[in-house]
Amino acid sequence: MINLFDNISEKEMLKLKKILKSNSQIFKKNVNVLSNVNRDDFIALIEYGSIELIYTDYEGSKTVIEELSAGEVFGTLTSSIKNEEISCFTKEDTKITFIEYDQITNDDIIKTDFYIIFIKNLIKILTEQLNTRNIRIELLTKKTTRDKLLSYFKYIDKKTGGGSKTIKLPLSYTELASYLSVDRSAMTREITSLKNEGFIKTKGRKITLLY
Amino acid sequence: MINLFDNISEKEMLKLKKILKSNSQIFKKNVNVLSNVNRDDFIALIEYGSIELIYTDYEGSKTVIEELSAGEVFGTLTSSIKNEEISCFTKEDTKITFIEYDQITNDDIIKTDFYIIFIKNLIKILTEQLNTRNIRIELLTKKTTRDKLLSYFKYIDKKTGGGSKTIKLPLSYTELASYLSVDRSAMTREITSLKNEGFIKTKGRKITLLY
DNA sequence: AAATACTTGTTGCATTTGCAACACTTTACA
DNA sequence: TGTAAAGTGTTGCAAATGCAACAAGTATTT
Repeated sequence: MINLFDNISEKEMLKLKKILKSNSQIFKKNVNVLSNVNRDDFIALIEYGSIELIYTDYEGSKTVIEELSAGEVFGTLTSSIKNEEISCFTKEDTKITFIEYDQITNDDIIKTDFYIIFIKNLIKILTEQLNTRNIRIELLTKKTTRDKLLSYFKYIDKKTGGGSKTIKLPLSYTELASYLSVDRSAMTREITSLKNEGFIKTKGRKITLLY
Repeated sequence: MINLFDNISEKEMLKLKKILKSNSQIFKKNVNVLSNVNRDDFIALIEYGSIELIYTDYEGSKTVIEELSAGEVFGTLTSSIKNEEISCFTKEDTKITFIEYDQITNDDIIKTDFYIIFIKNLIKILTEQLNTRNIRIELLTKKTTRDKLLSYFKYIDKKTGGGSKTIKLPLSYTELASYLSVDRSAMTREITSLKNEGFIKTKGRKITLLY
């Protein structure tokens, strides 16, 4: 996973943050980060901690769009935060650096050596997020829970190198059900069937793929 | 919807394309655009015509990820095209301009006046695509076909200005079923129920929202 | 260390959904 | 223009899924 300041030294990074007129804030656990934030276009970088982006629809029902942790980025570029349909809650004590989007092309920064690196990092981050979304869409369009699970396991396997055939789930089963948008109990039922039919073996969150 | 060359004059655009060493190709209908394309990082701009991005999973089953038309952009930045799981077919005669990603930071272009405009356009495009994906994820995570439909209609209403209460579907019902990942006949059944229960009225692809 | 909050597995039952098959209409194109 | 292809509406039936409720296990917090 790429970081906004990859290939930029610590020293340059501090300089860059200053030129960008960035502003850092520390939030306690379970706090709505965007409640008093100016919703002009901005980029938010998680320095430490983690957050959840939550979408609330016209009926008031909520969906977790994404969970992000240290080093990751969110903001008006990656979610339609402006429309106030998206809220952002800390999952633990979290420090966030805010950068106004317009600043990324201010006169001072354009003159720096590392401007192009910074921009390329930003583009790369957006690209990675797009791929993340594409994969989730691909999983969500599967017709059955079984297909969702088998495809998800393959995806994790591939992402973590592939070949080993034993994967470790990066989420709890409860979170996985939510990610795949299936009822948790129905999902557990399906996992039990997959075990009985010899597709997988499980031990806690470790899953051995036999297909 | 933003275009890669928005706020850049025709003349500058031609200059820019030259500096970027871009390469244009015309494809007939129903052709696999990426079959002989170098899959290094690239940006593809649809000059005219339209295409479909199709994902093929490990089992060989296919999902349409996106349909794109004139002015829109795809490429390794917006989909994991490199892994060859994604193919791209023309839906009609289509002209595409390819730009190698590394060229967007070549020495000549950085010196031009419109470089920052170009980069901002590119970032904006990626951002819009992310929002498009977020919305689809939001719809796909709805538990019932009814919720998917009602939310989708609201979304189209909002996207096209809102308020009028009569929307025109931008896709066929068959395509909509695929987009929402539900069985077409089951979806039609649900639409019929929605009509009977007074949530909507329909006339072809025109739908009046009464909720 | 106890209390409280989350996670996981299980099951019966009602509901929703997908599937298959068909008729009819509309659109594309040779 | 006539034929093929694609889109739409409908229905019965089987299968998959969501829901509710509960028990037991793990983590967290104070």
